[in-house]
Amino acid sequence: MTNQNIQQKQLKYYGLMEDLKEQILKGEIQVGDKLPSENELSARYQVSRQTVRKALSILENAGYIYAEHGRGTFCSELVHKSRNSKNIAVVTTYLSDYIFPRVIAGIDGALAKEGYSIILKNTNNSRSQEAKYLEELLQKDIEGIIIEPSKSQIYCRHMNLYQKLEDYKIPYVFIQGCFSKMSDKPQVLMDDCRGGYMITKYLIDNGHKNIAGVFKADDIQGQNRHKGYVMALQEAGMLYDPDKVIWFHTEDRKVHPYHGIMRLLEQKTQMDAVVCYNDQIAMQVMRALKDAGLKVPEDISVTGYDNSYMAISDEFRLTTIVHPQEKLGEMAAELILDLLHGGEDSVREKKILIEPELVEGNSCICRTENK
Amino acid sequence: MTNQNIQQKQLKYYGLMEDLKEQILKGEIQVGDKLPSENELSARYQVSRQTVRKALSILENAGYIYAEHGRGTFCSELVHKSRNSKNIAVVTTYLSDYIFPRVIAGIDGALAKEGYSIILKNTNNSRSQEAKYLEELLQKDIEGIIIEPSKSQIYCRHMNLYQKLEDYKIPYVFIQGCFSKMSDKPQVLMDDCRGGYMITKYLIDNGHKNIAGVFKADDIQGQNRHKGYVMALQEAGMLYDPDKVIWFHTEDRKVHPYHGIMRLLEQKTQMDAVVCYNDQIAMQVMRALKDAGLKVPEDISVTGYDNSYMAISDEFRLTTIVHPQEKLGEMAAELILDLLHGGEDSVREKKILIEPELVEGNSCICRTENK
DNA sequence: CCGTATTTGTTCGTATGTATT
DNA sequence: CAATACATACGAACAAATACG
Repeated sequence: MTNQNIQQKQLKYYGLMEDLKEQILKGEIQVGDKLPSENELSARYQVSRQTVRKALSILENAGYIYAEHGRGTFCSELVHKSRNSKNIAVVTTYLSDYIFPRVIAGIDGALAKEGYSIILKNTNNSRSQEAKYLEELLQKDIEGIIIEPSKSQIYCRHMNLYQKLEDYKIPYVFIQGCFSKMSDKPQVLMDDCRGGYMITKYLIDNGHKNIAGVFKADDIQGQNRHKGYVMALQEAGMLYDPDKVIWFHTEDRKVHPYHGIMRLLEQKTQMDAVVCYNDQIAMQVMRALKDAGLKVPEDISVTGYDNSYMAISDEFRLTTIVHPQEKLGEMAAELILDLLHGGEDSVREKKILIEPELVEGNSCICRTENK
Repeated sequence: MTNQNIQQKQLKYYGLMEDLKEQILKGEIQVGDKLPSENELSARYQVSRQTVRKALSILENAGYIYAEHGRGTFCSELVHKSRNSKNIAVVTTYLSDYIFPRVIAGIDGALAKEGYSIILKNTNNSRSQEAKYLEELLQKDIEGIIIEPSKSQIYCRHMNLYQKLEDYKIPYVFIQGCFSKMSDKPQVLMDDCRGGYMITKYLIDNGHKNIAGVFKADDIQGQNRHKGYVMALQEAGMLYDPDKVIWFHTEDRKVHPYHGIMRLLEQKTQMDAVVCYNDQIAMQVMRALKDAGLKVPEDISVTGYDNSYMAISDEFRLTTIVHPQEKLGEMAAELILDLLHGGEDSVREKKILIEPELVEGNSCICRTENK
């Protein structure tokens, strides 16, 4: 089977068929257009007329074209209608139990109503995997893609694949983050900059003077939350101290934040609060603080982000930002359905920013004028 | 057009095609039979081999026959779908963040290695949804199904759909549970009976005398865990008291266990331990006990099941049974791949029972001879 | 309306490659 | 290894429908 697939691409009729299909999908051959005659194709591609006919017959069976005796072969109008797989691909970075399930649940809820199914792909936050899966999906029968970009901070080296999606008229929607060069594309995400601003301002308003930060370096969300953190500090006239910020990468996410905090403590850095990238990181930071003999929130305040299950336990509640997970998934699904049904121009809001909301727990304390 | 139809019957390839089709429909060529070779047909009907191939290709496209390289052309069993979609459907009951994500992650990990994709379907534990999705999936391009049955305890009314899957030679694997009449089908599940037995025996061994139980009524897992609970009691020579068992249904899962415990307490039922269907229920039970002024584990011991994130928090750790979520998904994926590649008979173990493992927390106390 | 060129539809012949038995 | 059977490819011829001057 695999042999066949590899060889098929070398076959003359198969190559010709693919070539013609691409021209049709790219719109170089428009609906209703007359294709070159069999003899002309045979001359142009240097193959026999039989081979041309073989290629055309595949496309005819697939519904791309139809032949009229004595007139010619034409591009079928049914090209768009033949896309009724009712499948939407969802490409995520992690299948962890952190926030992903509810986003998927939201997407599934909205899609199931319209009879659509989810094809799930998980990149493990690897860019090469993302590229591989996009190529794979281009071969599959899908109507649209909802994608959470992998390492969204790094420049996208496979822009050509997204271009191909547009050529093939397959709509796509970014969730959670977006590559910097594609900020005009359809997307649904939190206003992370504002979220970072809000939670930092909350700490400032509660009298904190030395606010450290722990941010993820390799996605756009980390960048934006950090941006908000800086904005809040500057607005309050506080100095932004890069030494108080710990940047970690996904690959060593289990090691870095813990050791980062430890290092700050060893250096006797002044700290009365730590703004964390998310709840997961906040838990790691708190473990480090605890191991160092510090109490939260008495000695130091800690904030999270996402309002995950980690933020809520019996006694302890993390001050965090609500991540409207299901809602986000639902909105992304509805956006892609709009793009599918109405076409690109019919959609008013192609970029949806969700306003963050702060949830006050007991992981922070109010330091009014003392310390 | 009408002219064409009349003339088509005079065409050699069309006549041959009709002739062969009639033989298949009349049963002169049985399912699975080998057709005469192209050369033989070409000789018998006095037409060129090209003409034979044209006739055969029509029948092949229509699904009546299929050709195998080097072997011959055969009469198709049923509408033979293109078997290279590389899609496996995964039908789950809930997309909750409880244990589902890790199972999916396990499935995805194993499938992605072989280049397969997941098509996700979520029944919300509704049998009618399950039936609807199975019909939908029969229309889709899938190679196999991994299914967590909805309300596995209730008799399955859409057995015909599973029969259809077998007719179409689409393999399926049950996970988590299985309908009672289909216990010989491929499946991967925990030995829930043994799990229920182990955790109950643990309580007995630690001196508990009055062990209540909370079980889910509408899935086979609840039945099995309850069976193990009863086995452990009987083995220890303890009376099984149905009044100490609370059965709840999925629909009112948020209400029942809490109120059930409250009712038992109001009736002043003697209780020194509660065996719970899973961690989620254990948390609800513990909330009820707490609201009633009882302390865990000092006044009463509580056990869970699944070893979910709920079982582990800073101070409190639930005594529970490990649910090897990723491993289960991985095994299910590998089983379906085996069924796909090797055929049904090649697989040794079609039924995989995972041995449970007990994790001791601090939600139980040892009552040696007092009380 | 006719004739011619173009284009697809059908059929035959031939050759080589590749998988299976 | 040889025989068998399907897969691909090329060349040629004629038929039938259509377009156009």
